[in-house]
Amino acid sequence: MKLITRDTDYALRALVFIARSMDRVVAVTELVQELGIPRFFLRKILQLLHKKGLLKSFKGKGGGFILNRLPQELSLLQVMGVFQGRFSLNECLLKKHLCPNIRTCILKKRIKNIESYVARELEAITIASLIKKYART
Amino acid sequence: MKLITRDTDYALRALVFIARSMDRVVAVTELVQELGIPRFFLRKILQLLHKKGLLKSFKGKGGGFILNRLPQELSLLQVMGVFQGRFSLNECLLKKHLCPNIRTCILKKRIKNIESYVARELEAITIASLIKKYART
DNA sequence: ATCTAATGATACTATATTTGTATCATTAGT
DNA sequence: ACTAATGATACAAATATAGTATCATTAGAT
Repeated sequence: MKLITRDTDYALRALVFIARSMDRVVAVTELVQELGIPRFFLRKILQLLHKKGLLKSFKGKGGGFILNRLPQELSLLQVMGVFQGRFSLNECLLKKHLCPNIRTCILKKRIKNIESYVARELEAITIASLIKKYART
Repeated sequence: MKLITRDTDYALRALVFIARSMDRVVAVTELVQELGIPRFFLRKILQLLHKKGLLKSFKGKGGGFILNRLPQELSLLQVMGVFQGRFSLNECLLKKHLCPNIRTCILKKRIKNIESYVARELEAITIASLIKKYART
């Protein structure tokens, strides 16, 4: 099973590319050429990132996208949130059948712990950290 | 997004119930009544658990299932493995486009770290630990 | 003003995965 | 032989993922 869907993946690539083009407006056409992502699909993805406030857009000729967040404040967790919803292991496994009367469900607690660890780690993976590490050739 | 699918969930409940019925053969009919899981679906799940060696089965009248592992050696991770395949965040995000020439991909490394943490935690959630904590009323 | 190249909004389609059903064969106790 | 169980396998429905298409709107360039 995979935890990261394709749209999240594409979005991340696009965001990194846009972040590198600091202060320059980047059009979909350029991204398609650079990243090889299906055009219409990428458009939909970018439009959603715009709607969610991660990108700023400019219409008309010469238009395109720039980041609407500082690269160090844009994390993989946020991107996943846009396309995959809030990350959680499961509502409550075994509800009713295993822990019907127990308020403090230990299993739930353990799962919550795992979740928050993962969330913290995914939050630490920022666009900024990716730009730095993989400088363009 | 959810990390645990319904079949894993059902399987876990069934395994806990079977584990509680120590050394007694448990038939699908009983599990269906106790857990309220769709009969045919549960059968398919149990058959798979049997094929994968987590359950031992007995055919014919009076037949059913018992555990084929010690409860303390049967983990949520194993059950997830049966129904959802190996847990992994993603193959390699950004491959080719971000880290084309770099052997030691830092992003990959960070993701691997998250994965192995989660795997360890899920491994620690054993059937035995669930039986203990939620003693039957 | 008009042309052109961009995004916004929205609807549609295709594919894959998840979830669930159904049937027939086999087995073993009575 | 009858009955009650699993084994194997195929099918179907529902949902999620992935991708496509179209028309409206906007803004720069001429």
